[in-house]
Amino acid sequence: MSGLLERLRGRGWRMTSQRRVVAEVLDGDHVHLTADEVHARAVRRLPEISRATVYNALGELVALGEVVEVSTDGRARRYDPNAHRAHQHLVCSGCGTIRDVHPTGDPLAALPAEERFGFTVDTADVTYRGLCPACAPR
Amino acid sequence: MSGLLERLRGRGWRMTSQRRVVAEVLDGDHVHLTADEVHARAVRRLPEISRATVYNALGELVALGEVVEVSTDGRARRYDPNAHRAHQHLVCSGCGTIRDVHPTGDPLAALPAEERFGFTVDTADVTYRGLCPACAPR
DNA sequence: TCTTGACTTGGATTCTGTCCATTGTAGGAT
DNA sequence: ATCCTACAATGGACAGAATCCAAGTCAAGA
Repeated sequence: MSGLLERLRGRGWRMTSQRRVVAEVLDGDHVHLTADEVHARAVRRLPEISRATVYNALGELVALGEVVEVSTDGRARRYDPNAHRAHQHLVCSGCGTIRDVHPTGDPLAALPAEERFGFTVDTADVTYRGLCPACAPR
Repeated sequence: MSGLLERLRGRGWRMTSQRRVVAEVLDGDHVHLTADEVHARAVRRLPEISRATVYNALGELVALGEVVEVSTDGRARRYDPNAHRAHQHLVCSGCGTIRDVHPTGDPLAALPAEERFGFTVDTADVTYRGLCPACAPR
């Protein structure tokens, strides 16, 4: 339990039943749901919640820095609530499963100044791809 | 000139005027076009070419490994023909400009065995993000 | 030249995400 | 406890990206 709701309350995020449900659905480790998946789960608890509200809430959580957007496949964006601990993602090319992983070292350090072209680089998102044990060929 | 067309011919890719135009549009360095941009440029040379054909051709080029899909922003996928030379991408958070960059070392090496969870990991895609000189604050 | 399997077409469809005017409500003020 | 009001939720319309499909066309080998 990572206390997402408590943090949000502490930051003065106006709480509504809809927002609470979205935050509850997202809370946890190795969670990488699409907006539609979040909506589907939220509907179980609050049948009338609309898709627009879910999109709004997710957008704000991202703006607050409590959730990060992940786009590993060019399809639907996924939402990762584990924003307070730096990590990268390992994706199975077969089934699409996503795992949080922790590489050694700082990926930013691998980009030398002469490869920065005057940019002020501040993040490096790494997606490792391969086959999970279940999808590996015999 | 990277010889994309020659390679495709050599691999027995059935050539049509549509496929030739798509390959010609994509060929080059620092090319990161969306499917719609490819279509727009293809139309200049071959006015009747359809969107579906462009999508088909791009999908096959990706399957052949001659082009890689890049999804840096959760919006439209982009197509990068520079697949034969390992590189990563530096994206401006302001204007969306993309540059090919070459980090030092092998990003795969940073993921220790105990962080692979039995996956057979074969690629690491790195997206560096920051602001380009034109978008940097005063 | 003929034949055939592969390719192209464009319109329909699905999926993802945004917008907006209206209605509802959380939470501070009284 | 009640009232206010700024902020939030709603849902239907809309837009963008990508896929699907049945019918027509064509590249390339025989």
